Amino acid sequence: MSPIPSRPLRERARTPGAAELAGIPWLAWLEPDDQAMARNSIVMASTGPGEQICRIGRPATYWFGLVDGLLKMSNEPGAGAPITFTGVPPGAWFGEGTLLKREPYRYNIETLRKSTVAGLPVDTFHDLLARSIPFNRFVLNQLNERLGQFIAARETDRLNDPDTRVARNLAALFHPVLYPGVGSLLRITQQELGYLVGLSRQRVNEALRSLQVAGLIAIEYGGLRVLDLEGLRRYERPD
DNA sequence: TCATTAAATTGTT
DNA sequence: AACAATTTAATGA
Repeated sequence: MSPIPSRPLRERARTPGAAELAGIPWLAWLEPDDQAMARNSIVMASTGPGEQICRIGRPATYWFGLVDGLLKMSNEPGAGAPITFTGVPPGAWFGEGTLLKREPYRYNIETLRKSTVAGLPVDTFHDLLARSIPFNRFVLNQLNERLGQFIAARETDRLNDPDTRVARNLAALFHPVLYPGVGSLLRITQQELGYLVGLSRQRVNEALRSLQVAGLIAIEYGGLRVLDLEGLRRYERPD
């Protein structure tokens, strides 16, 4: 799967609609002045499947949020084994680590399907960080939760049982704090999940059905519903 | 709003 | 990887 070259996001940026702004969780927490500033500087862009949101080495210009769609975060696909670090469902905001250090991006973000992405310009990000306590609280919480995610991911990668890997990956995608936009219904096809977990679609299909039998999820057309998040986190293959 | 058709997704081999 | 079955989305009366 080769990424489709495309113009940088900033050249396709448009102003967000009211409904799109309403879906941004941290906006509501800001003081009125800060909230107005954020609203005015946020830009939106729509992308097709396979496009890149940011590339390794590019200067960091935005703090990104996924409004709708599905992304994956990975290392350079050219050099060495391609590693998908994590899937990114709607409601996620990411890149703050890079922005904080004013470094270039350290990973590629690619859309798995047609997606709508919001961007908060780096300058506004630092303004808010400098004076808004609620904003800091959100970012801090975000960092803390994600740290837990990566630790869990280290364990998941060592597992070789496909069913278990799918279960753990799903549990990560349904993380209620990091990804409030997901709710209990995750819109993801089995094909997309395969790309994310690194399994064939057939194997994902098989894994999902055993998870369904175990009562942890309900498979739906074009997505799935989580019935037992804790169970997914703990899932181990029954012998 | 309903019926028809195309496209996407899932289930099976 | 290919195929059939199923579900959704799009189209036009």
